[in-house]
Amino acid sequence: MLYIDVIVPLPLQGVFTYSVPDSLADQIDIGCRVIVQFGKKKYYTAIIHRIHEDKKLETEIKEIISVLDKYPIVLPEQLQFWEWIASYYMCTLGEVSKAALPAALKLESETHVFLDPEFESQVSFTPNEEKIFYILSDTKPLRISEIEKITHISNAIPYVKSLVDKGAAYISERVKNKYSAKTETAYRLAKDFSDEELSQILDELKRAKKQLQLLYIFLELRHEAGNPPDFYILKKQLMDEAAVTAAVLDSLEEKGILNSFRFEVGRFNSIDATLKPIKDLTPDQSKAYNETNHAFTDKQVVLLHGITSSGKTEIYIRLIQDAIDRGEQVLYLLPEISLTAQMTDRLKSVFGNQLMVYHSKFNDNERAEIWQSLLTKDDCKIVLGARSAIFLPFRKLGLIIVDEEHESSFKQQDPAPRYNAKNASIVLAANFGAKVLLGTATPSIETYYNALEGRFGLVTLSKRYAEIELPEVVPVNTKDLRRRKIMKTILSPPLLDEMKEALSRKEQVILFQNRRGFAPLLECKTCSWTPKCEHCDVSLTYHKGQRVMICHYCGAVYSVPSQCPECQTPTLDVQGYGTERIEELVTEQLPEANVVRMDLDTTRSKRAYERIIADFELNITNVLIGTQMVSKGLDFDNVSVVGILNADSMLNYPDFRAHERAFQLMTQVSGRAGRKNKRGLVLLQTAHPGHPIISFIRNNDYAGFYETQINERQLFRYPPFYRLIEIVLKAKDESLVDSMAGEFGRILRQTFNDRVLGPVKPTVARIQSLYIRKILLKIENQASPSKVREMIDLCHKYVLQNSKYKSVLLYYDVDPM
DNA sequence: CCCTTTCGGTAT
DNA sequence: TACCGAAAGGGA
Repeated sequence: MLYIDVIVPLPLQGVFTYSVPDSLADQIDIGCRVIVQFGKKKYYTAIIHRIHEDKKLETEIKEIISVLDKYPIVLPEQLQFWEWIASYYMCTLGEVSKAALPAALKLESETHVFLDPEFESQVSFTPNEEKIFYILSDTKPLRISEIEKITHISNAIPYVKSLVDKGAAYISERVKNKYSAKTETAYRLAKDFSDEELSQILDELKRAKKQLQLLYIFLELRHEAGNPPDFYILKKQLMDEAAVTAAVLDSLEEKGILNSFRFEVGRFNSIDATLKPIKDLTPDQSKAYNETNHAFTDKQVVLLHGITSSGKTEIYIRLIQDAIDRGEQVLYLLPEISLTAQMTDRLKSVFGNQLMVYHSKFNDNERAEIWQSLLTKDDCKIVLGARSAIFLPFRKLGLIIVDEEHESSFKQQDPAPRYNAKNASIVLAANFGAKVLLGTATPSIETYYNALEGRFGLVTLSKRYAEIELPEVVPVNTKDLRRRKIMKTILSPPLLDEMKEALSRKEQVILFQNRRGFAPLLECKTCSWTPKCEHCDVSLTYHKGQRVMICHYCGAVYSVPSQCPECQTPTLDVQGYGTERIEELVTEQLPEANVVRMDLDTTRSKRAYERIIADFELNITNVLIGTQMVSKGLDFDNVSVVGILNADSMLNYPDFRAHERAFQLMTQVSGRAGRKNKRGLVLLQTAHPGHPIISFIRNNDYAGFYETQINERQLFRYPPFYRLIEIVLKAKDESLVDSMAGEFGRILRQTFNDRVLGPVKPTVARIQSLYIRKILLKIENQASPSKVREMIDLCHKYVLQNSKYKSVLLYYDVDPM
């Protein structure tokens, strides 16, 4: 008997063994999907992980239901990569599988409920059972969720179950295929008419003008195409050309003149644009390109440290072309979906259809199609994508480019696997013997350290493209201005003046404020009461446009009270500034400005973001207000003034990376300023103009910044000298998390001594009604990760001996950001 | 008795 | 994660 171990896409430890019936034995292969029943009724698709013949389990083993794939859809290199992710990031293979596979490839069964036609009423029903019984049909299946919707019963499962027990209904599980190929309708002649036949048909249509016209156009198009015998034309196109309704087409089809048929089309059959030749490199770029290639001869990873607007992309394009010429595939990773649009245009113009784009905003079918075409076709050479693209089934990966490598969004926060796509891509590349290029203007401390230590190659580009000067960064002392009562809002007079000037010169302005919404706080002027989220320990952000208060942690929406619920006085007032309020303020103060806001709230849809960028590029809008979104890799050539509205909020953040983030963010935002022959101006509003980080930014002094940071990291035992593992515990019962965290901390300390920090109550101590505690482990770099994990696991098991802790949610965040 | 909610265990 | 069974509490 043949057995297989499969990975079920659920957050469960380990693999599960199924038996393979003889009839399916020749179809199975590692990496293929199989349908299995898992649990009492549900069916899932699982991935075959191992094939063997030894049944060593005592428990009953189920048979697999069917094999979905002729060929593996997950390749050996990937399975190896999945295992690394699961073990390094301390999660299960199921969780990795869930994150890796596009949803359309993960099929699940659904429960369908039918009325049993044989049923004869003898037993009595409870009211809820009766309600459900009456809406059931013996032919049309109903899903549980539909039943709940129709009957307004919040949980229908128990009643459906008791109906089944009483013989009134039966259920069946159906696996639904989520992937459907896209089809289009086209028309062709119903048969191969002779010329005489055709003229006779045209004659008969004399009284049906529209139909006649349509047929003429069809024949004309056929003629233009050289009268091929199997000529057809898309319905869309035909209707466009002839300007007729579908009814006209229908009647022609009814008369047996035209024939419609459907055929499958790819979703990405884009028309071949004329490709632009690869640009010549400037001498500096050329030098950097050569250095990169040289560094790759003995280093797997190279850091390309190029200041903003130095033209890193041109170097990437060269390296991509080289890889393609060698017959290899390239993965180009970007930190955020929003950035892919601009980069897609850029790369498409050079590489055309050799490029594919992949990220989570694509719909399921599109993602599945990209997956399949990577498996079966050879025409896709470059994948541009966000972090999840590292899971695609590459076969001949030769180069991974991680652009804006310093970005923390390469790290997935929730749910598991909490992987860092930057670090993981180095491991992935190693599996393929491929190279990794990390590019950024502001390298992360860890990466730069690795480069200085010689583990990574280092290439520096310190000249801006086309001689554009770096902007002048001028701090605005808000403390002083406020004391002298010159500054009343968040927009300081100097900033307003510069904005006015810029607008009068028809130049553009970017304002940066890292807070969305209207105001981060509402407060009662009488009693200082502040609205809080019911489920989280945070105050609510006021969104004026929607007239609501929103919890930015759980997304709960609250209406705004007209008076203070504590003291009943109508003295609620706003405190602080979000992007929405700044937008209002600028519109008030500078009526000539054409303001646009870019934050999470205005870029919900895939299109919205692109429209905002396009309008700004075309000078339709001239003041762009945004959160950190505006800092990322956007290139505009008419921005002369950048305003950083509150530098202090970034510097005061209680995190060992706060200064690093502040430096990166502000340097990146500043990089948006500057035009061809004019130096840009950055006004940096702060109460501490003498802060060292601010002078590093002003002087564009990366080295100095790095020096202070690396010393602090060493002194306080942080990465890159130590590896961090954060243990997060969550529970509804605060005293329970508290005692478990305390216990776990104690046990860990017995093994890890002073490498254990905490447990601590995080700044936001409760999210979505769950109380949170965190324990931090600082492990020496030299320590073996697998040994450490083993030891943590032992401690975990020990603590779990106390069964009251079973309801506490626990997860690990390895290399947290 | 009926309904609803919660909790803990388990899946090959 | 999804499901199940048990338990417990509210309402009539």
